[in-house]
Amino acid sequence: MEYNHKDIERKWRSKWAEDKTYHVEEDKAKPKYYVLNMFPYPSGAGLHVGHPLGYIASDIYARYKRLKGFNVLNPMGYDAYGLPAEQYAIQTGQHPAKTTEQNIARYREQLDKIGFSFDWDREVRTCEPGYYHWTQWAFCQMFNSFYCAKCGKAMPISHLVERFEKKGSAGLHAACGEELCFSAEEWKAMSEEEKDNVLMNYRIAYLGETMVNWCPQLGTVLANDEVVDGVSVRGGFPVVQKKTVQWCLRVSAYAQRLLDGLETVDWSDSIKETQRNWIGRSEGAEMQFRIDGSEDTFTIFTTRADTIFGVTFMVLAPESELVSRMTTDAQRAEVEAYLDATKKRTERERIADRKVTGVFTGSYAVNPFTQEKIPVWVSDYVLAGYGTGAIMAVPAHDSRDYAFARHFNLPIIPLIEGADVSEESFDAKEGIVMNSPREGVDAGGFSLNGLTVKEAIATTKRYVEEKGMGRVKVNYRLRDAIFSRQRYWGEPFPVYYKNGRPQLVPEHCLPLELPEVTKFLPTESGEPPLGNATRWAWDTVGETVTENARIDNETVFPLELSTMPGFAGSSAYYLRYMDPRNGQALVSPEAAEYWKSVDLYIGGSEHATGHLIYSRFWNKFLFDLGVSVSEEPFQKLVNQGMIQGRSNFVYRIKDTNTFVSKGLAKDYDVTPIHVDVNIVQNDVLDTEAFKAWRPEYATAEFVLEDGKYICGWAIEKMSKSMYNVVNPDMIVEKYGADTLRLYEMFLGPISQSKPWDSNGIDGCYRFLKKAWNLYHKGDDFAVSADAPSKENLKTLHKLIKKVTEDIETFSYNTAVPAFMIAVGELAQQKCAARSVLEPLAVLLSPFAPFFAEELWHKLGHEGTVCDAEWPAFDEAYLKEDSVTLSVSFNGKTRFTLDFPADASKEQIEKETLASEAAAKYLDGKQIVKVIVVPGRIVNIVVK
RNA sequence: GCCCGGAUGGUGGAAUGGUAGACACGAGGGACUUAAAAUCCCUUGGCCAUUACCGGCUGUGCGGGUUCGAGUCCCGCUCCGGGCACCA
Repeated sequence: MEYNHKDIERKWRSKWAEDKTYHVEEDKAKPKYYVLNMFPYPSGAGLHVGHPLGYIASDIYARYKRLKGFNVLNPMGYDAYGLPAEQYAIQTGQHPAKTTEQNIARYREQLDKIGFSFDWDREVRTCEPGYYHWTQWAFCQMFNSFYCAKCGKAMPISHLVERFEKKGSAGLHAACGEELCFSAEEWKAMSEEEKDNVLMNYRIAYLGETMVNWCPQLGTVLANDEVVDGVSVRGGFPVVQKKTVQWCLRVSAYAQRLLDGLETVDWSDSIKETQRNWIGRSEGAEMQFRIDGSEDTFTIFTTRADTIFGVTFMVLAPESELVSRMTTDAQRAEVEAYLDATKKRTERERIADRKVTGVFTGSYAVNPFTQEKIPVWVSDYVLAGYGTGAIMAVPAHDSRDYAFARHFNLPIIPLIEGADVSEESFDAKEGIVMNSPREGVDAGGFSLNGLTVKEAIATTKRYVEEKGMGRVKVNYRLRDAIFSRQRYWGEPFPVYYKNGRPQLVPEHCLPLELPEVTKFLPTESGEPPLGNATRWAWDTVGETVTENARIDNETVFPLELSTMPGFAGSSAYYLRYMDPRNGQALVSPEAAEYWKSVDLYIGGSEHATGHLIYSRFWNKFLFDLGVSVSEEPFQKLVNQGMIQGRSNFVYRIKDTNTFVSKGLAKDYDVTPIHVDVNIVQNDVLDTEAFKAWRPEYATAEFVLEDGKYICGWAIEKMSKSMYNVVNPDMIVEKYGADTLRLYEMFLGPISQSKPWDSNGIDGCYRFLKKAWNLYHKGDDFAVSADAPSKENLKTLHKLIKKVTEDIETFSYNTAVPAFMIAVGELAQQKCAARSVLEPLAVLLSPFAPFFAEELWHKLGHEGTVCDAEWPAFDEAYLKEDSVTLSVSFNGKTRFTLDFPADASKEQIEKETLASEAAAKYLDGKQIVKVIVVPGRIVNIVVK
């Protein structure tokens, strides 16, 4: 009986669906294991062969863990909100809800064909009210919380109010926008509005006026990770800086915990490093400088406090409030002209063109160590958003300060012995300090001369703190996340405005549903599309709903019209999978306690600074609330590489309709043209299909080589325009899902990017056929009850060992060849023993589930192959009977000796030295040492 | 500029410091066949030798080093990929 993948897969697909084979419930009797894939954006193009790569890898692990006795949660859902879905809807002129629905249906159909063991009863969609209820709920919790730096966690905002009533802001350590200082009396005297403004400064979800990345074409603000090189990641549109009021999440409060948490998770070094860079911790000091001729001071941040004696000027960011305070009347016109010019430059221009620009404010600062006067400048190379927006410039030891000093002819004082600063600055943190202070300069007895840079930094910091000149400070590059988008297709904020002040929609009114609108297109001016809503579905409290607003006691309270960004819905979905239909809570304490956190998370590394940061932040916040039971959401992370497309070309002779095969193309003047890879097999063009592909090729003629038309090829991004998109459906149709699964894993290491190359797929298909034939004799299923031979057992146990190890280490690309070898060996051994073939089917089941299921059924089992047990291997079958020692020197094998397999190194050495062979062949030489590697060749050193 | 990875046949890729190139593809040759498909067998890093059997040399980006032994470890480069970047 032939291996017929179509019948087998159809049969088991419907059986699994009917029986809900992969449905999972909490089961305290079994250990849990949580496998998760990054859920897909259901885009309009459907799945290509790159998408299932991670799903297959995780499915193999899920099935393996199930066979190992674990209760495995392996859910799937859709990240349906956000820019991509909306852009697609706009492009196709349809409502996003409709296109999303269609795309999901298509994804589901494709996913089902591949034989994943997802529990579809737990499916979530971020755009459904039952789901985004909890996205909105989490936002409300963040609004009602502040970050207490003393206890290192989020606390209810009501604690803060109580505290202000008792002590004011004195002694408060909390994450905030700006340090505020007020007494209990002052607090009590504040109006409601003033109090709201103060609290907003501390809330974890807050309304803040910030510089944002504004993208006019997309009609929305974007988070930092959504902008690269001054253009939007999605669409590549220009992004400008704009100061607006936006909802923000105080992610920066969690910077240190986000950094520390990386030590506890099993992620790749590269992705941890990426996150560390993104968080950008830098340890330094904040120092106060007095303004000359005034008692006024300002603060700078530096990581090189040791270079205080080399400060020859100060620089303020153009956006800094200090600028107007420091500008003298004489310099005012010049400074204002500079600020205007700077404002006009976009982020992109600033990156593209790094000209040294700046202007003197007219003021001088006083060096707190030497009392020297230092000119204060303004320049756009200092950023307002980092540190204090002001720096002390040390041109000798900072390349940017150096360029500035050279351009404006400011003094450069070297502080490190042997450093040559005539051509460039010496930025390295090494060497021996000098000129600190220089001769003749009085620093009140303080000196760093002779110390190493490292010692000098520490010494200066200590001194600065002792003398009250400043304090040790840690800065982070990580900024708060901007959380509003002026778009339609996203979660509505559960917020309305009362007298212009934001209020949360009462919890019992959640979810606040996304209303229908007549126009959902974004606007360049930034008016949110939700402004078009004629009706908000907010009848739950029985209150009247009118245009854009809610009437309460006959007052109109407008609702927040922005929506949440794409990352909102994807930040806690792994928690929702634990308890997806719960209407009372995001997740029940019981479910959260059982499933805890994701044990294995698989997805692309492109989410390193987006989703994977936000999600960790969101989880830490929920952990502080006691909702999530684990500080880190994803224990082990595997990043699958991208699958690139392998494009094929035909070569058309110029100005003709004749196409010449690759090998002959060099003899003609040809134009390479992309050809659909689906009509090319092993680089051989199906010429008839080519004629039918496009009307203009109907009359095409070919110059063949060896009767074939050979196409050229190149590795490119998989995209429609290059005709190199390979759809998994076609592979499943032709070879079956099992072959697709095996082949995708065989292609190469999971984390590596690699081109899709359908050339090798036949090999995997052949392997399945060979494996099938092991179980059949002619048309009959033929598995015998005979005892297996020793050889059979050795093959089996070698395989069990290899496959188990490979699955545990995600080396699926080497597990597949192990199967091929084992099946080849068993075929040669003519093995038909059930006690070998049955475990073989189980071992195969994670990789080729349909195939294994069919065999399992034929072997007479009632349940599914998932109920089987992962076979254990026995080292005893793998042992060699003996070790062969072969001694070679001068390029010749001189003699061999056999030893029992369990012989010790010492024993082998001793017996070798004493052997007759040694005496004979090593005539006149003396054996110095015998090197023994268990089960391996041995080396003998002679003298 | 700083921080991570990586480099092995025609191709994808294997190799706890121990016979480099497993396995697969492709290619070449052969068997079966009227023919094709399918299937099976042999060869396949390079160079040399060859009358057959047996061989020889060389070889994991480049240059050094450690070691009885290095694709693997150490030092110095080259090239490629990724992250961060006027972050003080």
